[in-house]
Amino acid sequence: MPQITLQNGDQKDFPNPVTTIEIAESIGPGLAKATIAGKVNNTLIDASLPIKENAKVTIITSRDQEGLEIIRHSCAHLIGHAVKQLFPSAKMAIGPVINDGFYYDISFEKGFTPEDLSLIEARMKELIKLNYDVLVKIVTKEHALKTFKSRDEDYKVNIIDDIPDNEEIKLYYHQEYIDMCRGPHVPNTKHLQHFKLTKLSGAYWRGDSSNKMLQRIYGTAWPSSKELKKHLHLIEEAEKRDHRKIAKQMSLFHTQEESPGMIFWHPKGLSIYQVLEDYVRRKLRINGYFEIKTPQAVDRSLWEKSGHWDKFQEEMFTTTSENREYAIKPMNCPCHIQVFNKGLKSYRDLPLRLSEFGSCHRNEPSGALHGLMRVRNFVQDDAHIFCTESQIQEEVSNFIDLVFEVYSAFGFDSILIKLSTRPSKRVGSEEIWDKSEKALSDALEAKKLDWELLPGEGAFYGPKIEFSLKDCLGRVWQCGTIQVDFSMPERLGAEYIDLDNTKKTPVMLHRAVLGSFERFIGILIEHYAGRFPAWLAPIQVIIMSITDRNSDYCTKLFHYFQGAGYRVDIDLRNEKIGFKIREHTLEKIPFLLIIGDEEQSNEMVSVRTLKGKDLGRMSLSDFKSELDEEISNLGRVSTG
RNA sequence: GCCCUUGUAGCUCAGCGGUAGAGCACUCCCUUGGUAAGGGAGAGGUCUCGGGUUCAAGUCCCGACGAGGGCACCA
Repeated sequence: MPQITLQNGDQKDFPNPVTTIEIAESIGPGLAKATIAGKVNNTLIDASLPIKENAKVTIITSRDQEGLEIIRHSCAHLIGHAVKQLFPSAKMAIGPVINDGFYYDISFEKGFTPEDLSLIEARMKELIKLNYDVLVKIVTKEHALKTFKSRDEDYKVNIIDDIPDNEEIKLYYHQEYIDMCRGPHVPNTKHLQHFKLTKLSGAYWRGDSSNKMLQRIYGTAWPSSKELKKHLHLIEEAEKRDHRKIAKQMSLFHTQEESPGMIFWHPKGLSIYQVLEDYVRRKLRINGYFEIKTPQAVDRSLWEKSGHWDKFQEEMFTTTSENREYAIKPMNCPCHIQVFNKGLKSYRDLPLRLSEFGSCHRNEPSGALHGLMRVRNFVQDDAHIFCTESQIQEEVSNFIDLVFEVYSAFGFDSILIKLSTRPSKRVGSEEIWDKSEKALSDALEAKKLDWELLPGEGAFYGPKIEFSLKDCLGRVWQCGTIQVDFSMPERLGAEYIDLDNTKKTPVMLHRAVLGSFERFIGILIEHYAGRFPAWLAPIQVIIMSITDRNSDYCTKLFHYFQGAGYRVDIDLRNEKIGFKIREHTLEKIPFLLIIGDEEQSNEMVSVRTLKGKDLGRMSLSDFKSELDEEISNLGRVSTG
């Protein structure tokens, strides 16, 4: 005789065990129809399972995040139902929920084609139309084993083998198809209408590259067709912003076969690069860093000493000369320690901050390469801070300020912070780990920042903080990092003389704000969709003539702006002004100057912004102030 | 690295066994036009590379390389 307390506090008594669906029916038929599952004392259960005891029950519909996840999970099962009908010999592995959707990993002797994907999707839609009830049955391990063995579902059997003997297992009956799952699942396929299969890919069984590769079918599902459309639209928008596509349109850079994963920067792309570099360089100088430059190719022995040879030999490019083997540097830190090691250091020299815009090469696996986001040659805005343990917190604190300041220059205001602590395999004493983890968390706490703790995710040599930013589409990119390192300074013999006249090993903080210029520029291209704010734009101003009569005045203006240090271009072609405006708008130039007889005779310019706003006719000096103000705003305000 | 897809003019793409196509861009000519495409003509390709099948191969098959989507990896 359960007494059910609803979310709004109402209590209802039922004579017998009652299901979530029945509870919903007692409230109203509309709710019953919408019911996807129940949440009983904070545990999700299938809507058709009986609740025997007094409980707090929340009715889950597609409007709840949990409900949506159940829909997605059930959509994965539906892939199974459809696939087994179409390809009976396919073996189903796992079908979980992911961000925005779901997938199912399947083993099948033949590769699925995109046509198969449409076929499967069509079959899923037919099955949904049947509005069949999904039945759940709680069984023993033996029963489940027997079920899946008789169906030749090797992967399911494999999964069951890992489940403890006494644990109950839920089987979900989708008509003739049976799947196994913790659940809950939708009570009826009518809830699954708004989905789409999106892509096909390979995926290793149990995520282990030494295992067999399965075929993965991805899909997305939503509570309504409106939301599905919105999601698909967002993906389209993201595709339009693809930095590789925009870079081609704007001629920012290219890559080619002869140098996979490495960038040929064009003038306009390099311009962005240089603005960034100059900006960061200035910030670092203000913050007490000394910039250095270290070699590209360094003898193998140094990498052996640093430990990198052992671990990353395969990923390093090497070259030989006169019987010596060199590695093209994959990182800067060992070289920075060499600079630190020159000359005897005193505790008075600490903290010593050495920065380098260091070009690094890593032979990333070919399948990992992706535009500017994952490359084999990149430049980090790298620096290493040599300091004492007691200086860690302040250095970290200052670094956090720097990260926030730099990110805000690009309009990134939403920054996610993660603190990763000691992993099981590590170097350094517990005491040192205690201290440095505390230094990092204290620095975060002192700034009253929200951060996420990732226990055990730190590097073997020390804990780290990672900074991720959210772009205008809400996508998260990890960029900045600061890592404490107790290991490498010692390995490479870094020392300083302490107050008590003894030699000590400094702590080293590895840190980067942007991460790599390549990746950061890739993020910026997508964030701005190529419409860079004036301070970053490869061309800030385009001067366009109305007729040939205005050529000389335009050229005069061009030299004026160029001489004043602006990035300016000129278009004197025999074309109509509308044509020129269109072209340079597509080039995403922030300021377009229209120069005709009127402007020429009054020594003025007519200004149109990238967004199509006509600022009208103004004097040269007025426009220059306008431009200067826009540039000094950096990326904090978008171009008018 | 692994699975699937893919590689045709500067760009976007069509052609899918029978002597290589379109639009845009480019060059030249006409047009000198005030806020997102004026008109005409012309030039432009060992169809990624290497093998094979065929009387005949961008077109079918195999391999290499690159690219795209994932997986795995990411000091």
